[in-house]
Amino acid sequence: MHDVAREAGVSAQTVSRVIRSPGLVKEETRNLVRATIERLGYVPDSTASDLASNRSRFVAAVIPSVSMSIYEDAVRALSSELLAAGYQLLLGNTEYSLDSEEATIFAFLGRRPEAMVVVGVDHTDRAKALMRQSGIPIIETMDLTDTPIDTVVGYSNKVATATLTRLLLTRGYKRIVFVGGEEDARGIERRQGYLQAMAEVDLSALSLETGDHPSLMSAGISGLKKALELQPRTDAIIFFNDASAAGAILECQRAGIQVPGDIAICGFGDFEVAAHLNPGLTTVRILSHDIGKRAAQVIVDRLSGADPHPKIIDIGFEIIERCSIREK
Amino acid sequence: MHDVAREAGVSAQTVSRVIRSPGLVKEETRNLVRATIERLGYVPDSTASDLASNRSRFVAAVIPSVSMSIYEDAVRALSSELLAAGYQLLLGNTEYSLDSEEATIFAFLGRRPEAMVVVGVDHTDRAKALMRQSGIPIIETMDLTDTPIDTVVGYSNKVATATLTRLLLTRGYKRIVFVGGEEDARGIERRQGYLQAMAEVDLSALSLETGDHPSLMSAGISGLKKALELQPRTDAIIFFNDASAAGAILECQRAGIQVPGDIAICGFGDFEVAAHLNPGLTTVRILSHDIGKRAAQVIVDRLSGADPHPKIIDIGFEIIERCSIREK
DNA sequence: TTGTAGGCGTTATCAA
DNA sequence: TTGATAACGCCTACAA
Repeated sequence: MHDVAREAGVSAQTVSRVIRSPGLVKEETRNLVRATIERLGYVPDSTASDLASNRSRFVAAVIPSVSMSIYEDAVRALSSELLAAGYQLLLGNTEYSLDSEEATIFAFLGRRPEAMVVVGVDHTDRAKALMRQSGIPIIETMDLTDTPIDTVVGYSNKVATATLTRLLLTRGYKRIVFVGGEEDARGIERRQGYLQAMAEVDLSALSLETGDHPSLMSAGISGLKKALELQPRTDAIIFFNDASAAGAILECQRAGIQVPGDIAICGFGDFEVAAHLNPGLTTVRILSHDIGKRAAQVIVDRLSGADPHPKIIDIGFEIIERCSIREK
Repeated sequence: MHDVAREAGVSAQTVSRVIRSPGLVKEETRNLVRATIERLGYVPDSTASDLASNRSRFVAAVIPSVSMSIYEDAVRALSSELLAAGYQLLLGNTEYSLDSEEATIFAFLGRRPEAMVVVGVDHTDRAKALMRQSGIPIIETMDLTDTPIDTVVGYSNKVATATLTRLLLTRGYKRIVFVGGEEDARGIERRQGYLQAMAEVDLSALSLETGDHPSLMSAGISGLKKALELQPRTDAIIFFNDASAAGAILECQRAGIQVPGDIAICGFGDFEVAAHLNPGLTTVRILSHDIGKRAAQVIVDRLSGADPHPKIIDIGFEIIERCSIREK
């Protein structure tokens, strides 16, 4: 910046003003400075700017996996809304490990973000303490809780899966199996929803685990096989998500198992593939885009002083019925 | 930090040392300081640290879309390798626009990253100038060029698609259509590979565009319909990627079109779904994980002074033949 | 409209 | 092994 100032024959402060609040600088000076900036290829140092102004313009987001379809829309909405408000998104992966989440949260807090978005409501004690102490808005997403660290924007995995299960029950399915992972917090919630709905009607439940990667198509295939082996008369399976459900549907095509004639298949998430499968996949649509957008709004409003948002924001979900279960 | 120093009865410098180079501090003092840090919940301010030490420990990565499967493995490998080396990944989306890429690059350079990873070799002139001027290692990925800004780690989209096309030609296919987008630089390269291979054997080519989102399954469906309409005797289609190819295969199932009996279908990328479709999808496997890992190695070595890497690193590709094309 | 002084929280450097 | 001092590059506050 001093180079630019010297070259342009003005003070460093004037250069700073041309960048931050150009309106305060005489047009002539402003143009001269801008030309000099351009000529020298000067890029302002945000690090120094952050320190001096005590504003990082960072919003941190910590998600299990950047690549999961279900987070994709949320990240996109979050990112574009925040970008428009002048914030940069600091994105971190946790690969579905709470310890890794804690480490990422710690590292990110060191960058002094102005707000932080995390996925889920399940965190290590230290991670929770860190977030609480940070004093910045913390938005938990993709799930609900009565006791958010600060604000939660999401839907109930448990209620959603219970609702889906009840739909199957009203269609006369009785031997319904749930196939999911064992570790993922959202998977556990989904399982509980299933168990609850089965318990309500006094049906015996069968819940299978497919190991560490319940969101792979191959997990759907092995889950399907396992279910048919343990309970040959299984008439419906609810999978952890649409990827594993898609794996199962494609496996049924190969094995000559009719869906929904022989067995009903449901997923979770309403991924792109759900509508294109044969038969189309009955699933739970998560309004990821809305969650990301709403989270961004909460942040922007909070940081600008206003705070018209409740602490618990239920975005809801939709049951999307397609042909992978029988009609009424 | 001063709070910690005061509480522990040492100087700020000692606290700093406990964090940066604990070996230099007497064990007794170190433990005291650590306990105090823990008690106060102190999180070091990386912003100030960056400024003082002139090291950001940031590596910036600018990719078209965090959610594209093809980048997922690369980002994961990059991220984990860099994390292990003590760097943080600053991840940015460009949503496939070069202008947006330029803006992101500018903003990221302001954070003074120590290296930068970008996707592709096609950038605006200003983006190139910015990257060149920055003086940091710049790794272009997912494509190849003879004239990288600094270093390129990738594979040739053109050669890969030409190779795939030639495979179809050796199987006797003659009326081969390419279905892709129009804007994406990698899509353009792929199209050129196709056109070249067709020209080599003097066959007339038909290349279709499906608009802005060639990587959606629905683009595959519309591309398939368009191809059959414009050239009813089409015997093979190469799609922009595995998502659009998957859409086409599923549409063929519905329409009663036999694959590969009536038509052969190929994709690009070897996404998870490729192996599970019926029939399995013939495609080009991109070694994304290797690209991410190699990019990270180049960065780590460069930043540690060594530089044993060439400027052009071809990771190659593999043709994965499955049943969506006829056998020899 | 522009310039000057001081400080943001940390680390490098040198001294003790 | 520890501490004091001066940066790092910018912004806030105030002065001219």
